[in-house]
Amino acid sequence: MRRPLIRKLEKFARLSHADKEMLVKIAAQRVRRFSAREDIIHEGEKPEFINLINEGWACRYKTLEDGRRQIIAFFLPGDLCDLNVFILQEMDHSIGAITPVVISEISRAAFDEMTIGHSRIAQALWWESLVAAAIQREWTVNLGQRDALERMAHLLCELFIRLEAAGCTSNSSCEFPLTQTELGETLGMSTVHVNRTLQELRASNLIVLKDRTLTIPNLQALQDVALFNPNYLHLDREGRHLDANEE
Amino acid sequence: MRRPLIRKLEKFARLSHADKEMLVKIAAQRVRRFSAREDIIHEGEKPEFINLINEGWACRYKTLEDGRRQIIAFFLPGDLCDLNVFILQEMDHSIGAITPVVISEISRAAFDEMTIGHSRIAQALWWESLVAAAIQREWTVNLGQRDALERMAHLLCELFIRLEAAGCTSNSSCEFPLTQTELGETLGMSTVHVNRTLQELRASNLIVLKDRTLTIPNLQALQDVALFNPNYLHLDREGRHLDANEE
DNA sequence: GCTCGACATTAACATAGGTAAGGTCGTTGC
DNA sequence: GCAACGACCTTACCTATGTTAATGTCGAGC
Repeated sequence: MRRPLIRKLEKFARLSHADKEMLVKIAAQRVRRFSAREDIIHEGEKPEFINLINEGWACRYKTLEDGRRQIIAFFLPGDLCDLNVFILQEMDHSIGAITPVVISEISRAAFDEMTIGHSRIAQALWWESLVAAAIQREWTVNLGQRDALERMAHLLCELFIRLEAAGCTSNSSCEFPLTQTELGETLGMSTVHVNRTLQELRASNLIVLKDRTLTIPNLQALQDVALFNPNYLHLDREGRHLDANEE
Repeated sequence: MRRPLIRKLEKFARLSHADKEMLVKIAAQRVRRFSAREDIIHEGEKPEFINLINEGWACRYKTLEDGRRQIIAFFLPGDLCDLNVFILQEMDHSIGAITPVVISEISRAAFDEMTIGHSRIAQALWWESLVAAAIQREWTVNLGQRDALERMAHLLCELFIRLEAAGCTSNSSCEFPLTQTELGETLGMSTVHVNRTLQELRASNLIVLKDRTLTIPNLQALQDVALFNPNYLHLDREGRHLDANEE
């Protein structure tokens, strides 16, 4: 088993054996499967659970009255949807599967059980939700300031680094299930321009993207094109520099 | 005194007298003043406090290496910066004053004092932070899908409704301190185009904007232009429809 | 092996919005 | 009283990106 959540949280907090057992237990409860392109929860419904993505890619999206669709966030293995969502009366957006997806639903009670008496987990979960907020902010910068090429490069850098943190990459490659239409809905550009932009990145040898597999031969080079600064992902563990026994 | 925080939180939760006293007390502690355009906290610094805006407008922003600046969020009276920020090692963005600003710094200890034993306050604060996240998501939609006119109209609707919730409007008018440059940095467009867009809204009698005062004669009409759906602001109090004694 | 649908690609043309440059006006400082 | 400045406004021109539509590729099912 891969346990991407544990893998990711350990980037931030040192988890005890008991902490990890608790996380394994939570991930094994209330498991649900969705097929590709199926909605996990839809705008207007009342959220009853925090969703934990165990396998597959999902996304948050919103649709305007006239049909335009914007993808607002991607959920990768190990990602949690929204701590505390229970508080809200209804969803103001939808969450849909990109690939076939396996999730665990976490109830309010399960969340309390998981955090009370496990302060490291609680801290790590708040960290993860602060990072999610930081990612959303960076997307605002991306859409507001970067041009198409920079925007695409930035998204690819971010996804690759997040997948790496969840243990879903090998060397410089990862699975990449997004269609060009979905990339367009994410980056606020037409599919035609998505295509042009990908061609340009390929022509500069910055990416290889074929058969749903993305390879980034030189991540630093791609980051340079994107004006990508990884600080917003906060992947520096608290006190990391103080500890000699790092993996 | 205006107490915009209490005013806003009451849109969501029914606060007891003791709850309100606690909020008044918190807002009176560690008060700091900043002049217009001064930074409140800068990218790279370690966040030690949650900032509560008592008076004035502030913004979150990020600057790219080459100088492009994106405003990521506005903080209006009654807004809180980020619950739980203490967890992060360093700020990945800056917060700056737009107008002269009065804030209260809330330490971790003060935050605990304010929430433990005041579950209504705790709930209301989580609600406020979920709304802030929803606003950030809506900005993503705004930048990704709406054109310049819709985008501007949407921002104006949002700001007006948020100011209303904080008690900072009178009839259909509010103070509006943003320059056209700042609007451009918010909406990802040039000042020239901001100007064109404002002219267009004025010509359609959708707004009056003069001498730092914004008037929206027909909010519904502006919302229609913007494809504005207020659901993301979650201004519907839990159980509101069950209670006869609403103000 | 054929057909179909999903996705990718390409070209020709159209336009929203950017850039550069300059002008007006009101406020502040001296 | 006037220089300096910042906000706002305007015009002319240019380009990044959108639109439309035709064509190509490939895997799934029959």
